[in-house]
Amino acid sequence: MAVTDEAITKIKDMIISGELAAGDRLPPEKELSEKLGLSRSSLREAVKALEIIRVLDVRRGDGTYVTSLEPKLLAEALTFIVDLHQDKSILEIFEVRRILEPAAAAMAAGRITAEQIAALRASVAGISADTGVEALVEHDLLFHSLIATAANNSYLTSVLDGLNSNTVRARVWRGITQDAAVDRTLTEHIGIVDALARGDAELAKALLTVHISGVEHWLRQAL
Amino acid sequence: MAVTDEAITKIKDMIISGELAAGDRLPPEKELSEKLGLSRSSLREAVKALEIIRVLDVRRGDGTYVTSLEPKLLAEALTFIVDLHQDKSILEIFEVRRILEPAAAAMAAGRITAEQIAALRASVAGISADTGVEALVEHDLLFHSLIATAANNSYLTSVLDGLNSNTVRARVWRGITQDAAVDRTLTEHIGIVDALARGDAELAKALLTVHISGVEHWLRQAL
DNA sequence: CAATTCTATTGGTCGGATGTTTGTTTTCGC
DNA sequence: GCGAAAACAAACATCCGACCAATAGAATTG
Repeated sequence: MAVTDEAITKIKDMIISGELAAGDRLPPEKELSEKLGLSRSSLREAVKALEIIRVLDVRRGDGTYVTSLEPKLLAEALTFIVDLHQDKSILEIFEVRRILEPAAAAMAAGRITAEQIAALRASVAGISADTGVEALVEHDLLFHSLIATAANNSYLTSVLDGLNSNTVRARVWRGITQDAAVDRTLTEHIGIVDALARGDAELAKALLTVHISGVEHWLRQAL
Repeated sequence: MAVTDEAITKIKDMIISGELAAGDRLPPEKELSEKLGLSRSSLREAVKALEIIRVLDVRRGDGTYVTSLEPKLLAEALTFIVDLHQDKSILEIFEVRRILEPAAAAMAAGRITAEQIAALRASVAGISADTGVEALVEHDLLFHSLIATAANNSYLTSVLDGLNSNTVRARVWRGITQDAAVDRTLTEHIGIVDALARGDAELAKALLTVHISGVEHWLRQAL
């Protein structure tokens, strides 16, 4: 194994073992490189790798810290990877979403707060058929993310958020706009909020299955 | 943004735009560093970071290549991250698995091949109540991975595989062994295979929900 | 055809110049 | 003397370029 990979493993182990906890500060590069027995340059490669997957947070002029390691950060790492898998297997990603989102909605139905319902309604209210694609995508991401959040499982939220990518979303909504199907999609969103507001888990689940399947179907044709 | 981060973004964009396709070879470090306008050292940090998340494949003495970018590689990246989140929210991870695995089993029921059924049976046959924990964990991972694979959606498989970590699994199976519950767990596994063999999607789904919930319940007590 | 040499490429190290942040000390105004 | 602003110092990450080692693959040679 390369020196750098060893360093990555060692740092990772230090975190798993508890020697380094969330928020802790790592020794300075020079010191840590000596401790792990490699050069600063190589250590920096290791640190950089851990930084992009949001494990370490490097603050220039200050020091390097272990991030909160909240599942939320997993989403960012996931998105980074999923972004690269564009066009490859969008449909497979949708299939996974079709499993997770309805389940998330069902979970959310029993737990969602009045504030969250209000946020969902506000999200839908802000747009209409003549809204730009960019804003539509933003709304869509927010809408689905709010539901995932209401399910109250941060890993579920992370995986779902991570599986979403602006790139694909943008393409889908461009298509929806061209097909003049924005109204129908929004109506579906409103229906979902209503079901959640009534705490009807079964209906919310079914509506989301229908909603995502619809988009999936459209996408299948488009490809 | 730091130069290294810029480099990461640029390389990423080169892949997304299609300028670099899967399997393609990148220019030599020296050349690429000049093209992107940074030193070789800094570029190497960027490359290392992309290597960790399995986007690039660096072959010493040969060159750097874009990986196949198969979803499978996503699992490795995911596992790396999930490993770090140990003890934090194992239960949340289980909740996600309880959603995905039954769905995967239901999908698998209609598609699973005779060979895959045979592999599942072989996997179960190799163990018994007096098998060591290590072998049990290995079997368990294989068993669940086979089902996910049979669902024939590589993203689903990846996410599921990625969500599994040997660390947690080992702890669970140590507990199962102590509780002398190995037999019961294996019986459940056999029941699942039977349902899949008969193509009974509903039953397979239910059995997996029961199976995972059981482990989840045990884990909840143990914590 | 096989062994050897050559060449291109990544792996790894070092040290130095630079920029940033944080906290401390000093200075200044009142 | 007190408080606020400014200058300063220390700690630290950033970035670079040069250097040699290890390796893989191609070209050469026997």
